[in-house]
Amino acid sequence: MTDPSPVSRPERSRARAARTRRRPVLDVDALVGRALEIIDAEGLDAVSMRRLAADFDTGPATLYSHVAGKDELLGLVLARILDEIQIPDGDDWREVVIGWCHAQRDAFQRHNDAARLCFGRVPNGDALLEGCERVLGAMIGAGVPPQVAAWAIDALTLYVTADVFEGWMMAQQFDDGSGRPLEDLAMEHFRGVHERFRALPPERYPFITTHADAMIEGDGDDRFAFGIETFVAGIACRIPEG
Amino acid sequence: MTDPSPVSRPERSRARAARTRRRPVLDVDALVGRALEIIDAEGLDAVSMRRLAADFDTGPATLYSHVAGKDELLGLVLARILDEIQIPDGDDWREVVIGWCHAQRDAFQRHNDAARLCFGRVPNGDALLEGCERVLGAMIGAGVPPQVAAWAIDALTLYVTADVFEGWMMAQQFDDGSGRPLEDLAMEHFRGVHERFRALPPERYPFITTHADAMIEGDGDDRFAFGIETFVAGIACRIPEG
DNA sequence: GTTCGACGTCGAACACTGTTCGAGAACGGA
DNA sequence: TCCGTTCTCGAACAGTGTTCGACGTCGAAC
Repeated sequence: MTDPSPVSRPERSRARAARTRRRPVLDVDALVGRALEIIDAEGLDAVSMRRLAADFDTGPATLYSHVAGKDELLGLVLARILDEIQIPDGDDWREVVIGWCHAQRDAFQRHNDAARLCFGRVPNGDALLEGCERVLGAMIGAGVPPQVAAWAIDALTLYVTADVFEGWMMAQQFDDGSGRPLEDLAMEHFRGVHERFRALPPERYPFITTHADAMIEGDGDDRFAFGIETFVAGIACRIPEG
Repeated sequence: MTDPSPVSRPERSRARAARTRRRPVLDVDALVGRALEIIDAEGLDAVSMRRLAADFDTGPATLYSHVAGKDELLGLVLARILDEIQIPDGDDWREVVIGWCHAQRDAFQRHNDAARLCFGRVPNGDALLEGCERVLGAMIGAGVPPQVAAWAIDALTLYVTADVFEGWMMAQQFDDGSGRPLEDLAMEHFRGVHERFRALPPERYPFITTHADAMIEGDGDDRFAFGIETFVAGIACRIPEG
């Protein structure tokens, strides 16, 4: 669900104040930028009002003149990220839809666990609206019923968010502090899962034990692509004949 | 991804100790049960070690003799919830898969935002393993390639988790303290979104403005059912011919 | 009964979190 | 200059998870 509602704020009086003040007024955009840097370096939970204030050589109370609270600040961070999502192109509607999902995933994966910010927020911003319009148009132009297209956007966006967040959280679990590559850690972890699957009683779990290989096969990218493409194939089934 | 690894714990020495102690040893199961009650009443973030300890007339440090930390405790809470998931039945593989997704959603929806606990954790427990086996068998028996079936379980489980968590988070946003029914609050919210969609410049956003109705149509149950059924239709497309 | 080691309890403390309140400074317009 | 608005900021509030070390309880061995 995409909300085009703009964030309104008394910008004029602030801009005028900043021009003449002995020390520049704290800049929300700079705050948001710094918050995003911290997320990129250390993850979402490393962002605290105290830390941000310290980085701007002020106290946490100052921030509350500029944002209603941490939640609002993080909403602005999310808006920043959403603006990074590339508008999909392509001639085939499937290519457009799949491309958009990958673009969303790419944008979020650049920012550790910031995807978590999407939950419970109605995302907004021009880039997202434009992407939404592009994808909606491609589907409807290809004969997908509008209701299907609209709900598909919802479902796909939710899946992308969940995939990125889950991928990040799992990577946190794998980290044993050894500094080894993530891929190695993941393989080790899933090898363990595989062994436990194979060790289950086959008379009770015949399919799991037989197909343990398939259960752990593929990495996060494989699984994401599979999920999106399978869903898109499902959308295609809802295009009426003729 | 399902992990059959059991949680091991020195139960015998503790059971013996509890039988003869002047005051019963703190019981982890009771802790977990109380944590779940708090989640059911007030949501996941209302659970704190201090609050749990107070409820058992002890101090928070006591809890650390029994669990390694809050994270482990919440993992046990999640295992409790997972055990509520009904095993799907039905003759048609689609019915089985869809039924399982609904069973998972039902289980999680009974517990506010506990679905959040799934992120970054490999879920385990007998009920989940049995459900997984049932669904895997139904799909493979119907000709779905094992790799597709395995990855589908992953994707569907992730989608269920995300849907429940998102539904809860959005409900939190709607709550304006008025005590009105959630459905009314949601309708009001989405009416606002609809108005904003309709107010967008039609030359720039022709599809969104034209289909604003479809964009906000349907409630969370409709959208969930749509998402699952569309994905299952996509799985069906991957069954080889003949 | 006594001793000893294991287990459990618990107060105090540490290091942090988001936020509010009220005093005061800075500012700009009249 | 005065006054109202905006911004800053220290102190405080009310929490959070966790650790440390002292001490109590317990059961087995002697």
